[in-house]
Amino acid sequence: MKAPRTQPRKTGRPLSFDREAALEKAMLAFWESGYETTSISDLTAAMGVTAPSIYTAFGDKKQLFLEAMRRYVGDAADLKKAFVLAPTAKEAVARMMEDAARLYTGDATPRGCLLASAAATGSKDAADVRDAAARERRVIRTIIIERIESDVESGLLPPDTKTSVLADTALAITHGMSILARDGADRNALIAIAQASLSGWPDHS
Amino acid sequence: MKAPRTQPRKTGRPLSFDREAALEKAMLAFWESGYETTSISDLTAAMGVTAPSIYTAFGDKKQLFLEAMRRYVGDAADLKKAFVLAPTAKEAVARMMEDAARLYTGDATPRGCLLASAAATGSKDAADVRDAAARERRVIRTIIIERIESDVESGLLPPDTKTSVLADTALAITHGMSILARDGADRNALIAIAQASLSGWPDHS
DNA sequence: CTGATTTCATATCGTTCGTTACGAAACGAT
DNA sequence: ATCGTTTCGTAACGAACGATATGAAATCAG
Repeated sequence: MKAPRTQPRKTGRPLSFDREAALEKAMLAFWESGYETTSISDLTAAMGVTAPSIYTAFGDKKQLFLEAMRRYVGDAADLKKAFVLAPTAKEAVARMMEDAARLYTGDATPRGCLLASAAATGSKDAADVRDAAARERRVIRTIIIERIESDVESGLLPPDTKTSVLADTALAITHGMSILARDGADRNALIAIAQASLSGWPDHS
Repeated sequence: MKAPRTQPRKTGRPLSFDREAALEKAMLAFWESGYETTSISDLTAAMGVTAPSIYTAFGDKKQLFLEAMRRYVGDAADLKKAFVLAPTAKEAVARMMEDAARLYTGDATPRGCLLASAAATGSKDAADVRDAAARERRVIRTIIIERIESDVESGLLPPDTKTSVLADTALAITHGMSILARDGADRNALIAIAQASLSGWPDHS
């Protein structure tokens, strides 16, 4: 498990392929078929790159997946900012769910959520990869909880608000939408679910 | 892919192991690690049965999983009956969710839902197994929708009730609870989510 | 132009995968 | 007791897995 090369070297033969584009294709392959159930052979076909080139550019399969997952989730600071800037916690969650509904039903991407499906299960050999995915999910959960707590402190939400229950319900809906999307639910159905699930929120207006 | 033997033969050497007990162990193994990511070697270890015996008793890996899945979901008629006998659709869904919360956090079983995780993703070779799991999920969905429609027709729910949205929201919550259970959420947290998600339901009382 | 460095394409490596031949062993039937 | 039938344990099958060894090709520094 050698360290992959993230920034280009000054000397030596240059990469013959677009590293970012190849990573994007790898992400889509993992998104479609999962971590363990996407083979190196699948990846070489999807990325248009030979196996040794994958290993020199990304390390090994595990590191490639982790990098693809980081690319999928994006920067957590962006999500954090969106939650802080939203007028209310409820509206922030609503936007997150609607973004998810769109993401899970995109025409150019696999259905559902990479974070919810690609490493949801697997062998013991891949336990660390599942843990990494769980860690990403936990980061999102923390961002949601903190925004809800903020609304409680500022009086936008009642003092007896069950912050973790509210956040976990939003997470459950979002993760559940991933499975429904894989089962064929269309975008409007997912958005309707998101809206319906928010009707139970305490409202400050 | 020979046909497995479901009922014992009158003649020939008898099975040296308990077929039902072995199937139970196989179910637990698939539940824990997923369909494709549970190897025959894993299954022989879990079931205490050699590979050739698995093949003579169950057919092949695919048939073994399908049989294990049928054992996991149980008889759809039982779920149907529970939904019909419940006083309201809302109460039926509440009980389903609380049963799920208990099932997903059992001490003697893996966390989460076999139906939601074991065949949620995978290679193209296993597409038919995922379809079979999706079919089981669809059966549950139909049962929920039919009970909601029944309440609308009998006046227990308002005529403009969005039956499919209500059902899909319940399914999303239940499936989402599976992922949260895998991430370590405890039983009370899941039950709280179930109850919170039902607060948005139109109530007839 | 030479040498150091890095990636290239080709051809594998050893391991594990799902699955099955094979002959011996254990049963019911006659 | 013998036969037909079925499962047994042992051993191994071809295929696919993740990952590399190898030497030629391509770049930069001097």
